[in-house]
Amino acid sequence: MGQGYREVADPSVYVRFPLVDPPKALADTDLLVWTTTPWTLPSNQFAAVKPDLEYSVVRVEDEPRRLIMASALVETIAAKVKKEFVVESTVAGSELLGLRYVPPFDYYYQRQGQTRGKLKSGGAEHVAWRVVAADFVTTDSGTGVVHQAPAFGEVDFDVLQAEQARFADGQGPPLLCSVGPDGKFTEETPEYQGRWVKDADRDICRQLRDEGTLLLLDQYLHDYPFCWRAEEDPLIQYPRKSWFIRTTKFVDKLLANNREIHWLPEHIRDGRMGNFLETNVDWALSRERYWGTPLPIWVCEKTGYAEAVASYAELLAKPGVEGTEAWDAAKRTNPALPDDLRVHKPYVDQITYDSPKAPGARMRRVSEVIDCWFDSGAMPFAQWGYPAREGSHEQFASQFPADFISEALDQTRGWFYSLLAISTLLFSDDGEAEDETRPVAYPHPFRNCIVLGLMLGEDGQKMSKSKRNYREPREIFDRYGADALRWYLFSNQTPWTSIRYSEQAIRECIPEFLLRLWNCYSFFAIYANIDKFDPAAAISGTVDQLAPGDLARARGYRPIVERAEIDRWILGESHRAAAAVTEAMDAYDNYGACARLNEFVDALSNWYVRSCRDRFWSGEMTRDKADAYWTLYECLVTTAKLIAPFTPFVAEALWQNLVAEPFGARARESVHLCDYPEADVAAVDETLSEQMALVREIVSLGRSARMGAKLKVRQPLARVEMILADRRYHEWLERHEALICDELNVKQAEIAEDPEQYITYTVLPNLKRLGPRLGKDLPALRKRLAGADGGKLLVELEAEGKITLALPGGEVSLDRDDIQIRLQAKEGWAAAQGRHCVVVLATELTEELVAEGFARELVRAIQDRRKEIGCEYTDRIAVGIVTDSPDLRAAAERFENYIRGETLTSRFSFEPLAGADPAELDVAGFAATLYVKVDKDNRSRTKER
RNA sequence: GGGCGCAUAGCUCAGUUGGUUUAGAGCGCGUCCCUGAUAAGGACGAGGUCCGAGGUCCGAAUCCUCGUGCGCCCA
Repeated sequence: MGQGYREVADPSVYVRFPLVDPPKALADTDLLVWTTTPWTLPSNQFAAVKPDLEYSVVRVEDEPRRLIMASALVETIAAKVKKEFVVESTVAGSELLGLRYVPPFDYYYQRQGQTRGKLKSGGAEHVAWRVVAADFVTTDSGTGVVHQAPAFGEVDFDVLQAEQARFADGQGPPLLCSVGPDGKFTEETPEYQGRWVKDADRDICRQLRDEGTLLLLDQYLHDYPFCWRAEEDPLIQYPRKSWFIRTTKFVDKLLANNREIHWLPEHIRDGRMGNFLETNVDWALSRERYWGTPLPIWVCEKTGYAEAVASYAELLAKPGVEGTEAWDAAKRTNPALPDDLRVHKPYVDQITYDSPKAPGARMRRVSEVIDCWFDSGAMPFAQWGYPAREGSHEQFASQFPADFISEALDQTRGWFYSLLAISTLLFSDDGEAEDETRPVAYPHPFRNCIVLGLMLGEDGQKMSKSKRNYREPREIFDRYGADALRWYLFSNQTPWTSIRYSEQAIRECIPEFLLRLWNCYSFFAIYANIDKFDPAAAISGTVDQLAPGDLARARGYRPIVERAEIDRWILGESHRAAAAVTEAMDAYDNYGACARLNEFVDALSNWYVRSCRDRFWSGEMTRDKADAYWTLYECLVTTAKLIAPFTPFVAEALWQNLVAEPFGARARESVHLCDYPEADVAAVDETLSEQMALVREIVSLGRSARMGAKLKVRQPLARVEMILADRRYHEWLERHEALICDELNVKQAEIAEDPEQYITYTVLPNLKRLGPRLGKDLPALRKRLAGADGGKLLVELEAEGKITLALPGGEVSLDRDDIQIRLQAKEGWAAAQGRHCVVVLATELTEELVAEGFARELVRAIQDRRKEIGCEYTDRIAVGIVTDSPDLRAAAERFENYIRGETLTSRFSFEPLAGADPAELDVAGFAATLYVKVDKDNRSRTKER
């Protein structure tokens, strides 16, 4: 039936069912019955009440006959009818059971109203139009007396079946149904024959009113199902004969299998899926449609004996087969018809054979086809023709069970279930299985299942073709690239989160990852071109996937251990990333994998390339410069492989540019033909990784401190001091001053000799460790540590190896791992504090530092002009600076060589330059005029510094 | 009506199975920096009653109960 529920207004009718031969207390009394489907009233068979509910006998003003309804609803109904209701007596629902009534229409009643049947328990009873008991009766709406038309409702049908079970075989109530399969009234209801049921509601109500059984006609708003395809067509429930698979018999096995499946997110297992399995009902297998797999059951036209036919060959081998000529004729008419169609409608329906049970009778196929969800669930078997096709056992065994499948949440009852159900039924040892099958270890037919969230449109609503609340994928591809969409889907949320398909969000995810990575590549490409760095020329022979071993053969390629620390670091990071991404993907965690890839590209871009730029700028192809090239090249090639499954086009573009084009046939033609990088744990120096992370934090804090003190990075400073909570890396840091100095533009970086000048120490408990140990004493310890002098405690720890504290609950001894040291910067310094370290800037400026600051301002201004006048990276320029400021001029003279080197200036003067446009400058408050032009005499020379 | 889930910064989302300290990221916004990756890059900041109310616990965004709102599935 699907999802086509809509709110509509239907008639709401309150109808009198006059009691027949009631006890005296209920003389001249009618059951009051409510329904929103008047068209079902002609097929009424019972009225249901709840035995433990209290009912009232009500006198209505000006009415000769009394009404029975649930006491709880008397007021509500009186208000609707707008008449005064007087309760004359009350009666338990159980006392109404068995009472007979006259139904509103006598189409069936006139013939069967007096029919009685033999009960299994002895005695006899009227087969219909009696009050019966039902638990589903409520007082939420209606009257507490529920009209039962078993032909048009599942619970009503259950009531009929329960009644039938009470009677001896063939003696019970038949199913009354005055509606045909076309939804129109049949000849059983002559006045309405041929009319679509919903269209007859109006006239049915009119007839009820004319006959005096209608108490009230009203309107009722409720959700009603409509055809999901022809949206204007209301649906009705209708009894049809169907074929079922008795899945209920396998519930335990379904549950046991389900429990072994790794569901992502986990709650699906016991939640949505587990709950669905626990309340499993038999699988309604057959469909009354044309398209679909024909149900392969042939039935004897005389005896009803049925056979399931396993194959076309088996069918043809049946005795007395006829009807195959239908297919032959069709094939002659249209030779292009695929042979697969011969087992489909209409051809297969022509095939009949001799019944083994009745001489002369024929076996004919039933008319139904199979629910297409069965086909979907049969995929793991049917794709190989298992078990019938030759060789299928081997193919099947090699692919079963599947490692993982993925679909959206709505497939819980769809594909996920059909796969699970068929496989479980097929491979469960229930004593009835065919020889072919035997129990298979759970889980099957899939081990892992990623249940995706639903895709939502731009507005957060369900994507809708009619609402057009989304951008066409093709437009997204054209504008931002398919990889932008892929990366957005992979990296922005866990897969089970419903995804908003938003153009803006897709656009915004590009710079952080894809563009940043591409910038790294651009940087490499620009300078590799300038320097003629050519890996393909440096390596001979086949390079295949360009694995580390292939690179190692390159001329100029030095062993990694011999390279600069930062080279070892970034290559180590690439291996750490490969390991982490692989681990995440093995756990089906694409979100975590993307986060890790992003982290690596960030490290490559914002630390490696950034801090190695001047290595690429140096004039000669030194050993160090070559190392930098090989390192960056290897990182980019590895990255291309790492991102290949995530952003295949960008990955391929990298591979083509970096490998496929330069190496030609010596390398694999596509990154997608390469193996996924395997992390080389030996290449990872975890300590170095931590140390570098620390440097990055220090630099970040240094910049923060500069910001706070309003000291721009252009202004060199004399010194930066660092205070660390953890002394382990002190020595290492001292050796890496240069890196920090360079990034922060300071002359000296050192570990503070007198840290307590700048900071105070706080000792905090490591709660995760101490919580279980101390329990209720923990608050006391926290208070004690907060009140203590952190510096003293640390001295004690240094001297004794532990800190001993007296607490109300006894003495506590804390070692280094039991505590965390927090640093707090004191006021009055240009400082910034992080979790584990504090960075303090020396803010006093000497004349020389100020002058150097000026020089850097001038460099920046000249670089700006270079860009404005469209210089190539390698262009030499002529520069003229005219200024009235002696300080500025002095600084420029003093740092002339520095300025020339930074800006590729070949001619430098303090005069206006002919042929150059003047540009006005403001350098820290001093005015100057700058002239820049390309120095043509030096234009074609290669870069040197 | 039943089941399952979700609710964290303006927006979109993470939050490692309970560890308090400064609850994170991207985008957006603001301020600024850097600039030989340059129609890029970076830093800093503002912005949070972790939906509400109880409970368990030394300790809750996290576990339990109830409520509210939303979504999906089923009736």
